[in-house]
Amino acid sequence: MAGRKRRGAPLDDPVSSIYREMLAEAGANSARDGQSPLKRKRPGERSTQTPAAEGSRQQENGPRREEDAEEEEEEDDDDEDDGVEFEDVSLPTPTLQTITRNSDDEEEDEDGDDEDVPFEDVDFDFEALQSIPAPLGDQPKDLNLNLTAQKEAMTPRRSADRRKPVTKEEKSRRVEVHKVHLLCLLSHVSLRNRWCNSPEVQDALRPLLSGKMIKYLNPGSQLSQFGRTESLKNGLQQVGDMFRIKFAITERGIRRALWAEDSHQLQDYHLPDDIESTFAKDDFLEAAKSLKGSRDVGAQLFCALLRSTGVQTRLVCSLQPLACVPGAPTMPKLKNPRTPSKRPKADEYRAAMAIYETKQAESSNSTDTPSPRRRLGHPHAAAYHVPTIPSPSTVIARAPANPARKVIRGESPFPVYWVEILDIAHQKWQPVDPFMTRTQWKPKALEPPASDRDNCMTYVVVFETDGSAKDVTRRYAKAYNSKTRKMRIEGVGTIGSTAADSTSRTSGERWWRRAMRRYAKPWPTDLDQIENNELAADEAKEPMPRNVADFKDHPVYALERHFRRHEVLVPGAQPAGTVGAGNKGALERIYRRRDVRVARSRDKWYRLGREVKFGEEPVKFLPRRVTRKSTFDDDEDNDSDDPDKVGLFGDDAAGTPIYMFEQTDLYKPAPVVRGRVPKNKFGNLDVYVPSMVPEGGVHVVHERAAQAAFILGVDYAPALTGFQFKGRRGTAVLNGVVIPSECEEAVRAAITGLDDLDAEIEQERRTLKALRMWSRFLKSLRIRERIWAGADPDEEDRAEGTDLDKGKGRAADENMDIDDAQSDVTEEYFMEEDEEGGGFLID
DNA sequence: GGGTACTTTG
DNA sequence: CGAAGAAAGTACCC
Repeated sequence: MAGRKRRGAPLDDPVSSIYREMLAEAGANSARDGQSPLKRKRPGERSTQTPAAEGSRQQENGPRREEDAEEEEEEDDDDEDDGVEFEDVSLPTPTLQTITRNSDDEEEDEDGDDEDVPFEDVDFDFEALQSIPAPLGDQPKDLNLNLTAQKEAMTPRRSADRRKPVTKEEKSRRVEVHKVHLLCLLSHVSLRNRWCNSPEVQDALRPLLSGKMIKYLNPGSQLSQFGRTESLKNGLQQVGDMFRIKFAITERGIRRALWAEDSHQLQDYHLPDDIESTFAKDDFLEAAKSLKGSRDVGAQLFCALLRSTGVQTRLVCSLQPLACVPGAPTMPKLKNPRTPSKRPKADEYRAAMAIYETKQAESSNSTDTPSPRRRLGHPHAAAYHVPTIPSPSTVIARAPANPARKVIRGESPFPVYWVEILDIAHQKWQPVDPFMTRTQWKPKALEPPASDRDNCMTYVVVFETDGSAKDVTRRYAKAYNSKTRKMRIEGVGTIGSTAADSTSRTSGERWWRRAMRRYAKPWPTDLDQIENNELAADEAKEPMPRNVADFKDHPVYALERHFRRHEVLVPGAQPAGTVGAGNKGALERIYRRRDVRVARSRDKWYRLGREVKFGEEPVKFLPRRVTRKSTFDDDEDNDSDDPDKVGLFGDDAAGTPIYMFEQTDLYKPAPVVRGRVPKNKFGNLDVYVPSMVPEGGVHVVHERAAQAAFILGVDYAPALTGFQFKGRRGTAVLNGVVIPSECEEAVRAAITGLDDLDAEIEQERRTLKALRMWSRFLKSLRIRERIWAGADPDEEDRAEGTDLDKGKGRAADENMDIDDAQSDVTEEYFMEEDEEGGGFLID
């Protein structure tokens, strides 16, 4: 994008501009709405991956890369430079860690070659995308600063306004940053995943493997199904143990990003000195040779190692973005940054670590590893969790298996990166975490407890050898629907009041789908199908929450206490169970969300083109909105509760009656009879939805429709299609007219006639203009000929420009729009005019 | 101490 | 026209 110039709207907002860039890179054009994989790529278009290419491991980047080099010149030497990373971060946070932009190959196939709709959830100037100046990689420092600044700006102003910590704008900006961060992280992991395919890296690692290991990892087909899996597990165990000992964790890996609560936390903020130093592919290769680095790099190298043996291996990352919802933990407050009060904590930590290590040892010895119940409000929820010491950057040595190994203080005991291995015999992907939990085949053992500030499992994404990625969070999260979902982008951005409609997707859900679609394979393989079914089954198997809070916004279940104002239970709904609030509280009935419906007032239904049936009883009465109690004294007002007051009145006074969909019929407007279109008291006709066009009438949406109908003497009614609210006044929006259907043809003809007339007038105007130009031109030619008659031709040439300037000046006098930088060549002069309205010099 | 539920407050 | 909570503090339980 070096050649691209910055133009268009000023991109003053750092996040939005970064966002745009990320979108440009990571998804704007993947917004193809066809679900069918067939539609996703047109023939001839580069595809991310074809199923056939799956077998070929390391070649798949080759040809495409060259193609890219042609298209995106500045990105040709990508592997080193494109992966510019921003190791901003980490401790105390706003830990925006390790942001990478990988601007190479498959991520970059867009740039205006398709006419897709932009991301529907973001309203940004799509054209501005084309003018985005530089890739993020150009100025990593700036990006870093921008994001930091943005984060700072987004911190809740706590001290200033205690009671409104998060405004609506701030909330939505948080969501936006969350999205940006997700895209950055995806990009980062995608790059790391690609590095795992590097032949150099794999060659550097391969010597670590013994022949026995390789044999175990690739069991012969003569073994039984069970035997093959056992052999694979055995091999993985050996390789994992070996690699854990060989690889020294000397640096800090990715940590959960946290919001700062006030700007001071960011002012004194500095990166830990042991932050991961793997920035480019060279560093990665170096790490492979020296076997040193962060635990993340360790897991990545483990992935590369396994891939080098031919085992199908996915790189798995639990993305750690800045939270999009309030209530997430924030940066720890440092009371006195100067006082070294952290020293005593070291022993504490050591002790905790010792306990943790013992437990780990125990659990890895026994076949049954850590209980997966930690997360679900289990009494001993945090049993394994090492108390986090909110303090930066000191590395404490511990008796290490590997002499070079250090313990990174404050790192979560649960991994951020791990791998998934394909158990070919069972056609199943299985997780292997050699470093932290040291488990394999135990997806539920990898989720950190909710109290872990450093590691939060919200998005688990797997990257395959072919570069495709997939969201497999549901495999790992123990309470996806009740807990994890709420922290994800899907949990926010419910569309208005349709929450009761379980089939509708939230806007966040759509956004995430689109973001991930970019990394999807064009065709799901059979294996993917199997996996998808399993993930869906995992979700369905999720047990019902046992506490009240988890039922809030639950996609499957609902509690009456969490109903929205206009939500109502379908008659005859059977409770699916009961919960007690706490351990002693009245039992509440649990309903299924699909039994919850939205109810609307008569007027609302009318707006949707429906009419409440005769004799239907309202299913509920909406309490009237409490009028603004202005400056009454608090005591008086608050003591007498408003809901009570309302309840005392009769039903009619209680509020507006609302009805369910089933209580309504399609609204049938009065028909058009004898060419008379019915109208409301404003002379319009309500056409909120197409079905509200009366029988015998037709809705013609055109600006001139009314004019045409008027000219023809046809009875018509302007169509009222909605209201536009600005401030507190709603103004009617009229869109086209409704006319008797027998007149449609005539009216449409009249409309085209009017349009033609206009075009004709315009044409005439241009013709006139052109003729005037011609006459002026000829006149000036004549004058020139007379003046220069018999003069030296060279001199004539030199003076030509002057003469024409004269003519141009005259033209300008008559409002002829002529460019200042006019060429002195006659033809060009007129060519320019032609564009503006001459129209006489074509061909 | 951590998790949960409820209340208060703008 | 039309809508909606969320942060703290407190009490309670394992």
